Amino acid sequence: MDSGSGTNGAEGGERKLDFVRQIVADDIKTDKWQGKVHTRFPPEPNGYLHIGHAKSINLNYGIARDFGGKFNLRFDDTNPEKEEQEYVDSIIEDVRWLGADWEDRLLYGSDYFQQMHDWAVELIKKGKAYVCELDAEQTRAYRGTLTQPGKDSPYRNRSVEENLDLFERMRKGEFPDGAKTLRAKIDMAHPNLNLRDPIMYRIVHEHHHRQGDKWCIYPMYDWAHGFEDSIEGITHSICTLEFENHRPLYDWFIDAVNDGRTDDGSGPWGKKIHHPQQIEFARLNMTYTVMSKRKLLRLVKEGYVSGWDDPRMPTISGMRRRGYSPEAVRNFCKLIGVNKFNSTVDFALLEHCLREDLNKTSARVMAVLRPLKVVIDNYPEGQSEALDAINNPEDASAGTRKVSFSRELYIEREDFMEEPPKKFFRLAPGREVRLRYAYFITCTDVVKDADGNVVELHCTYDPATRGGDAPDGRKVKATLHWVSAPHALKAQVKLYENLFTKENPDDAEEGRDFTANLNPNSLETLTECYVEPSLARAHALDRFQFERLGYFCVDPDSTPESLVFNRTVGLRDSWARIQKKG
RNA sequence: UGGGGAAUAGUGUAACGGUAGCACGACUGACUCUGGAUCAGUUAGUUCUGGUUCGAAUCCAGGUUCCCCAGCCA
Repeated sequence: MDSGSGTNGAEGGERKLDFVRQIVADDIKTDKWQGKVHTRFPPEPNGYLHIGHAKSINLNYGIARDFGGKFNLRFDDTNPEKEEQEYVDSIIEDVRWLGADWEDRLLYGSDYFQQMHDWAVELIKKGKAYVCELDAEQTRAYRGTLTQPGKDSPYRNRSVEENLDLFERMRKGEFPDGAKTLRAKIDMAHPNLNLRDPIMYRIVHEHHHRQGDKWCIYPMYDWAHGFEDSIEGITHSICTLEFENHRPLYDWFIDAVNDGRTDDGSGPWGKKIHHPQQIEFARLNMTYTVMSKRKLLRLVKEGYVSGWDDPRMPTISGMRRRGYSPEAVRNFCKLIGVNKFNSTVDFALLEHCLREDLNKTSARVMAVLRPLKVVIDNYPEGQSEALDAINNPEDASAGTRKVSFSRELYIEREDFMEEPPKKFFRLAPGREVRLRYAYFITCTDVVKDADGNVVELHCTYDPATRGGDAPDGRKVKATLHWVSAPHALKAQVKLYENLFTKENPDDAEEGRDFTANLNPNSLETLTECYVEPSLARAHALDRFQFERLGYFCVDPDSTPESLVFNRTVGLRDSWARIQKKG
């Protein structure tokens, strides 16, 4: 992972640090953590990772790398009702694909359950926590509102002994789900609702994907998260904006544990625990897509897409299947920057990063998506020849290959017009164009079916233009891609458009939600495509540029007998813009 | 109406009291065996009102707008 440093904007050598890196740099300068930097990416395994997570991974891993620190991958698996091993597996694969290196630190918050439990007991003993028997609805009522203070739970002033006994019985499974909670005794009138005696533990009799049936009480995120970071020695706990309101609570919890503890470990409670610093940044939003796990889960569960890795999804697995490269994603993360206010990044910027990388790295190949048959009347029947083609004009080391030419070819249907408008430079009756790396051809005849549709073209070729250049120096205005009919391989090609028709999918009329803005044309499957035979040897996820069309990759479901390609992104198409303008 | 955050071209960001810059997009043009790529250029901005200062995007005061918080989710 060599891109993705925290610089962006102006060139010129001097680094411009994003605000998080600025804090880290300042902390190093002031020796706040003895020069140490330790970050982490803490996903909950309740869904697949998306491009917004890539921003966070890139930030956290990038900081650790840039400042010579460490980076942990830690699953925040405190809710067995939503978490599954499938998600754990996909997250590991995606983080690795993005290039972040956690070395041997693949960690799980649930592995700290015993320690968290012991700290909870400690808080009870210090009179800072109590077992509450209010049900969910009562708890809400007692909490008050944004403008009105809450009121104390009637269970707030139990004795330490009774709290200890009840909490232990909660742990042993004596009570049903929801019957009791352990709460922090803070302030029911606090203006920050998170501090109105927040729940630390709830009873959930559920099998945990990792801990099995060892526990039936599970820590709340607020209680668990700060301690996970503390235990791992995280110096900079980087998270998104919505947790800003929670920071005072994490601080309170750590301070509560540290109350009575000492730097040297003397005294009844022992040594103070590490108090990480939380820094919040704005999550990523992008045009024409949704980015919440809840909404993505709906798209999957309700069948709007084929799965989490549907190439139209903004998930890492979807983008990978679509043909995105990790380099492109990383460079995108670098360009968008980091800040503290909500913004929506133009999808075009991601596509720009994609094309920029793919242009440099993709082998060129010829494929015809919507074939139109061409017969070269003056080319000998039964003859064929192999012509030299450049694999990647951006990379001389990619070399050349041979492409077969013969009497019968396919060209792209839209490269021919019987009555061409002024700015149309491609093939038309009587007009001469170049077939890439082959010959100049001139259209002499148009064959139509009974309905008047063009079904075949007859052309002549100029043998002197072999390879694509005319010895007499004459020019043509267009170069077309083509495949030799007898040599070509048939393939299926899937074309993707934005999943939503609106920049902001949530902008739906009254009573409807984002699914109302799903793009009915987001997937088009072409089954009559022809590709050059070299593609028979391509492997899943191999990336190519189909000349003049765009970047494509081999779908994982593709087989040598039944080739399937996904269009990653089209080439910039100035002809399409001319057409649009009329 | 409580508390916590935040506002710079169409979009995303930089400028840390001293010429408001970069990228994407859009638009011109050049070049081209991909109407690709590349190159050159144009476009367009400090939320508002005051104040401090020789000088304010930056400091101060007040206003406006936007985001987050009332899960036994994270």
